[in-house]
Amino acid sequence: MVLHKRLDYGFNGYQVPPIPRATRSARGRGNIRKKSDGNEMCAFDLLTTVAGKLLLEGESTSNSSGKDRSAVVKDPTETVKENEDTSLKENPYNEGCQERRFFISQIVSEAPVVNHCLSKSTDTLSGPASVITSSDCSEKLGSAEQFIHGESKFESGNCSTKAEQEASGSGDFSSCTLGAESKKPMNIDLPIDAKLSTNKTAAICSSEFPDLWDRKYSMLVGPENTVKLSLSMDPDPFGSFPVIRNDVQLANKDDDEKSCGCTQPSTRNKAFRQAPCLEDWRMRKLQASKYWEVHPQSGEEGLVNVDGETSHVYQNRKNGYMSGRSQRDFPFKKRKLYYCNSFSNSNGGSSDGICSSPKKNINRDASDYSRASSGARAAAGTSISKGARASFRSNDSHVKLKIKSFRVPELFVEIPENATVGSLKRTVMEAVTTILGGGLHIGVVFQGKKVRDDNKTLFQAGISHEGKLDAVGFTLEPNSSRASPPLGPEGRSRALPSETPQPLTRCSPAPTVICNGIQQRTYNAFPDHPGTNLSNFIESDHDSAPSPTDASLEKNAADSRALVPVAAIDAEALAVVPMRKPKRSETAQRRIRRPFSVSEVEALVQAVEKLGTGRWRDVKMRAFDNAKHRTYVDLKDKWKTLVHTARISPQQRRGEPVPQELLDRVLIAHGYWSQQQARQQMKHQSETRLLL
DNA sequence: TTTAGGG
DNA sequence: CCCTAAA
Repeated sequence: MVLHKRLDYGFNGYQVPPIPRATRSARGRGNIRKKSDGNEMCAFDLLTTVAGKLLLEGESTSNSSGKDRSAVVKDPTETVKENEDTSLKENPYNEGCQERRFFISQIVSEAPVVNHCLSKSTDTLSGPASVITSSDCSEKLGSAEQFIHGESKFESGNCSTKAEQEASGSGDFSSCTLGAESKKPMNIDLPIDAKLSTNKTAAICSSEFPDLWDRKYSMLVGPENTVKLSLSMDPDPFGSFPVIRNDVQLANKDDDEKSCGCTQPSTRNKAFRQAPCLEDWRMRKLQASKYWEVHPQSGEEGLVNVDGETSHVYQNRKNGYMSGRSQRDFPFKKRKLYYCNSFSNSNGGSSDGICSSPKKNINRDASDYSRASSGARAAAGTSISKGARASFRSNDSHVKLKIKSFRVPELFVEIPENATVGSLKRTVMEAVTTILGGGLHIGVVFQGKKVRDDNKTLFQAGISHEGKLDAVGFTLEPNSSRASPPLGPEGRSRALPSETPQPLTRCSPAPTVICNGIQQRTYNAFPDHPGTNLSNFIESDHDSAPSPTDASLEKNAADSRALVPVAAIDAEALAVVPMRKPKRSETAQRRIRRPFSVSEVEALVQAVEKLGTGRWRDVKMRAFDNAKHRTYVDLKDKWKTLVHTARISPQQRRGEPVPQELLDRVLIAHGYWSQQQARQQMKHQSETRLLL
């Protein structure tokens, strides 16, 4: 049996601006794309999911300094007190909207999808799951999301604590419950006096959410004694107010095709194969498809404890779940994004997040600026050492941005009929948690094009406050299993609530996931780096630090299918479904893009001048021996692009400008070594001839 | 593994 | 940056 549900998170009252479909660059990695398959749908959903988390959570941890996080959007015109005590009340954005609400709606899958632009974009496999659009909205500020930080992250029992946990990526989603039965919009009221400052802000606690999981699911038992259900979120077809509805669909063989094509009970494998039937329009809309399989024996637990760690984690989750449930706190909060200028530097980073305080006279580094504006919180831990960079004088203009909605992927769960309701709940929890826990990548899309250069200022990118802001969008994509950037320890350290489970652990217990599509591969969402979480992906273009932001998006999009978290061990133990070996799971996780800095170029040029082209390994060792992330292939590629750059007109160049002087040297060196190479060949040839 | 190139 | 054929 299959339960079909779709839930969608959205903010009421927001407009749905035409969102340029953020796409991966037209010339995306062909290979990746080739590999992609129906699974991508899942990816999208996941993306959305994550996005939701981002929004809701507001922030993640991240930063090394463990400072507070804050957020992201900034308002050009508004002037908000930077004062840490600034309360929402005082915030201009809050005017007329002191009560912020967050809605969740669940609708029938057949219901027309309205009010969400994602569906379209998601139709494409590679599309971004969700988009945050900005607008120079002077209105609806109230609906704007506010990213506020929990004031006391460590206070137990305090909702902020939860928020924090969530933010850190290790929080338990479980704490949140969706009101399945309630037909009325749920809303979360933000304390008017919540502090929005760069420092810990009190924030948004939600409540009033009926427990979704409590809802009675009518399940049909398939031949295999397993129950499959799918959950997904969809926008409210009727309007801005998300109505929570519950729709259960029986997945009969007949209906299967229609509903989602993945429910044929005959065999699990079969179910797998069915997945590909993404052709279905509904499927396309839903786009998501995650199949979670639970071990039949899970019984009470529903999950198998693989090991102590897992068990432990599980416990945590369980607790979280329970507590969350009882408290009825909903983790998702609607927040306003403010750009907090405070994250300007590594040590100070009191904020990182997605917030931007509308303050004027901000004269931060361009990169910082763009970073912040991109919605990515500047990781406090990231040292933003760009003093050297040409300073960009940001004017007083700020750009207002707002996030519309997110989408949660449809989940398919297969669980034995003899499993307990509790296990079912947990299973769902796991699934959701796992997906949300991966963190996400943020990309900036302007006029339909992805803005890749993180160093570019908004102004330079054409995103001005007076411009068509509606052309600006964000892509929030689930963080794939990619390892967190090789940052120093500081880069990963984060202040997490003590009770907060580490990201790593939290995914371990993930139930076996069955993804739609045979080709779908499953893997552990958080393979290597425990540190993986939102914060890690947000950015930093420090030389030695990766600057994932935009580039990472693409990658994620491409690898979104990788989002399905699976505990390999569990899979094995459960022996439920012939899962694909997670082996090549990370499937070539695309590396994050790390633009070469001028100094790096300088080093490269110098090395090549000395060693010549064709000896990249030597060049690497000579000039980039300690730059682990630069491979000789990278250097070779860079040289290639440098030569190209040097040949084109300065107007056609993009990215951080390379001093003409260096480019000149590039051409000279290139010419010289090319000539040498030619001579060498000539020599060889003549020698060969002589021998013959 | 490195190079060299195309994608 | 990725992927690969060649070396």
